[in-house]
Amino acid sequence: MFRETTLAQTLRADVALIRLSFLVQSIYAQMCAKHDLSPAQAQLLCVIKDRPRGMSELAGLLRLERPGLSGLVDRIERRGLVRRDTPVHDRRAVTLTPSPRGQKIVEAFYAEVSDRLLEVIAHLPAADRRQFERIATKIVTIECVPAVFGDEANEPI
Amino acid sequence: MFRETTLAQTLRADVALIRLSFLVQSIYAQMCAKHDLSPAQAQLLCVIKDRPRGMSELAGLLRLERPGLSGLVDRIERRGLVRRDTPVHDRRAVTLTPSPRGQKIVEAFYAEVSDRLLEVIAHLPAADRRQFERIATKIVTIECVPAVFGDEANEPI
DNA sequence: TATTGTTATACTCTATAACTATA
DNA sequence: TATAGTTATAGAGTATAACAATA
Repeated sequence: MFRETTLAQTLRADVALIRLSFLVQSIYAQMCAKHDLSPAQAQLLCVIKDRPRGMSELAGLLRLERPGLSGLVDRIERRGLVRRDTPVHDRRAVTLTPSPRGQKIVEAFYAEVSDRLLEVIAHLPAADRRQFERIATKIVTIECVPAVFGDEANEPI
Repeated sequence: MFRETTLAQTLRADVALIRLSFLVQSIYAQMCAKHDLSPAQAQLLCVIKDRPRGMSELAGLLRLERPGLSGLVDRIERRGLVRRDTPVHDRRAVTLTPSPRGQKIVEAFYAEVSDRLLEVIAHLPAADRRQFERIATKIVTIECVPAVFGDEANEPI
């Protein structure tokens, strides 16, 4: 391989990863602003959009301490986007479910983020897109990244 | 292509991008904590580590409003990690430079983030790593992502 | 007048420590 | 006692609007 010829043109993987992440965060933030959600609120809604979750489980998925999550839920509940429930079999616990309005908002948000991210790779040759999906899936699977975004139906087994 | 056979195993590009970003942010946050930097402070230091920048330029690169940047700089200056200077030719302006201690910290931080990110792809076959670098570089180049991380010497032309 | 940056204000986010209620 | 979650507190981050100084 003639590495010299590409050195100045191809970013090192670490730099590429950071910038890719910066790009995604930037798109995510734009869509949040458009739907009047903070990034934290949007992420919370995305995690509960397909099924309710308990507070501890959510804190783990979102990598938050539980008091921080409590506050986040307070604010988004005050806006009427989620509902706290107490399961009958354990009255210490709380499960979180999107309200009908929250569900509508998160679905619209999710769809637009997806669209915008797919645009990001739309200009690549189809072979590159497939390669990218394959390799990126490998990376996040090996690293056990929690399912903070995605459809239940389209998860790797 | 027999898409059906891989549908359940390969994530869609949008989902993969979000999770990759989540992974990177998570690693970034861990390294920040280790070096006692907030993510915003670390990013600021990374942007000025190779050369001083003006406040407006920084606000643009970091996608912050200027009052937010002023506060960020106040806090990090109070910790003695950066220095504000006024260039003689325009006394309205302010340039930001890491202090010697700030420079040492950001270089250590930068090196560890790089290492950890390179570990993330270290288990992939070499061909996958090269493909990933190539395609990710294309994406961030097409999308004009600002150089928030990287060496001056290793930028695409 | 336009530009650079800061101050004032308000809110969200998030951590640690201490607490309450249930198991 | 251990677990689930909340309250109290404090500080960081960030936005908008109003301001000051310089060009």
